[in-house]
Amino acid sequence: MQTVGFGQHDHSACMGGGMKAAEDACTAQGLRLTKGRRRVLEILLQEHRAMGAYDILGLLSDEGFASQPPVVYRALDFLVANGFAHKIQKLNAYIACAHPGDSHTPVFLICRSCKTVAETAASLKSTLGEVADKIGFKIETTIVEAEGMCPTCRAAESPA
Amino acid sequence: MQTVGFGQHDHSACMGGGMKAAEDACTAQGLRLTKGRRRVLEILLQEHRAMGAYDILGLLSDEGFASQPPVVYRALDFLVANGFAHKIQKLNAYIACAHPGDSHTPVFLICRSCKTVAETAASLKSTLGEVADKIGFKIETTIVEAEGMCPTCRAAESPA
DNA sequence: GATGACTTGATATAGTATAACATTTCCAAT
DNA sequence: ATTGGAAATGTTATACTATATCAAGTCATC
Ligand SMILES: [Zn+2]
Ligand SMILES: [Zn+2]
Ligand SMILES: [Zn+2]
Ligand SMILES: [Zn+2]
Repeated sequence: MQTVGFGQHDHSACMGGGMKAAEDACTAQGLRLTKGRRRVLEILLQEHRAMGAYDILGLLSDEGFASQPPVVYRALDFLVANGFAHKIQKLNAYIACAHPGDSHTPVFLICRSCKTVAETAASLKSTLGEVADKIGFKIETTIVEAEGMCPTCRAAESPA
Repeated sequence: MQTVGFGQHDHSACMGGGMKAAEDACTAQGLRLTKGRRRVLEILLQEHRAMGAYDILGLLSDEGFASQPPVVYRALDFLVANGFAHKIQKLNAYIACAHPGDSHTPVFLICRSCKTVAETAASLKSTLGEVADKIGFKIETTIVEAEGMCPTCRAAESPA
């Protein structure tokens, strides 16, 4: 019910689940969910939308945190690196993960009009069109960018 | 042979084909491939790699074009809008289309080490992993972002 | 309580992209 | 050939996004 992001969902469950998943993962992996990192994740879960780094920074600053960009970028880097949040490249914006705990390749549906972003699970990429149809989202353009290591660089890295 | 972007290919064919496809498309659709637009496309085809807007602007400027950002961004907007080039969101960079003339959803393989970008045709998204395997590219992360219109905005737009 | 790894504070700067408005060019209709 | 409008370009300024760098503090462990 809350997987899709458009339409109704139990938002408090959303938030609680996101925080708990992050806490558990940090405990399990010895990561430190410090005050600033925690607060940024809370904000992203609460707002439940893609937010620019400077939007978040504004909120932090209002709450007494320091107001320099590194404050928010460091927290975002941590959250993204550990899968608690994702960066929406097309919007230069960040959003809390909607499937915390799962290891997954996120797939986003982005409304070009209202900028609402829905994260869908991507177990089967071939079903992207079907998922969109089902919820009434009309896809106009899709970007797919896979990052990794090319043959040349792999060879250079492992000189066998 | 030249579809993949890693490894050898007939680069002059690459360039000629890209320019011809753009010229034909412009003629057919009444678009104007003006001097600046043409030159930017030539540069992208020639270099055959993802280039930042300011990299391109530097070259243009050396050739006597004006050196203000709008010069290059306007040309890039035109080329991207008409499918002659693509933006690689992950790199904030631009690359000439490797499949000009075809209507297609581009799929990019980006080396995180050398930043080389290969564009593969994406008729079947489910084969992305297979394509990568075949050419020896090791995918580490994938981003998929579909842009379009959400149900709410569609309803607001067509008030039936 | 010293060591070292990690985190935060703080200043500065780099990198990417667009707004706004004046001017010119192009093309077509008169 | 004029003229009128659309499209493209010139130009200045500014907005937005992100990182480099180094100093200082925190935390766990020895
Ligand atoms: Zn996710
Ligand atoms: Zn919308
Ligand atoms: Zn293409
Ligand atoms: Zn490489």
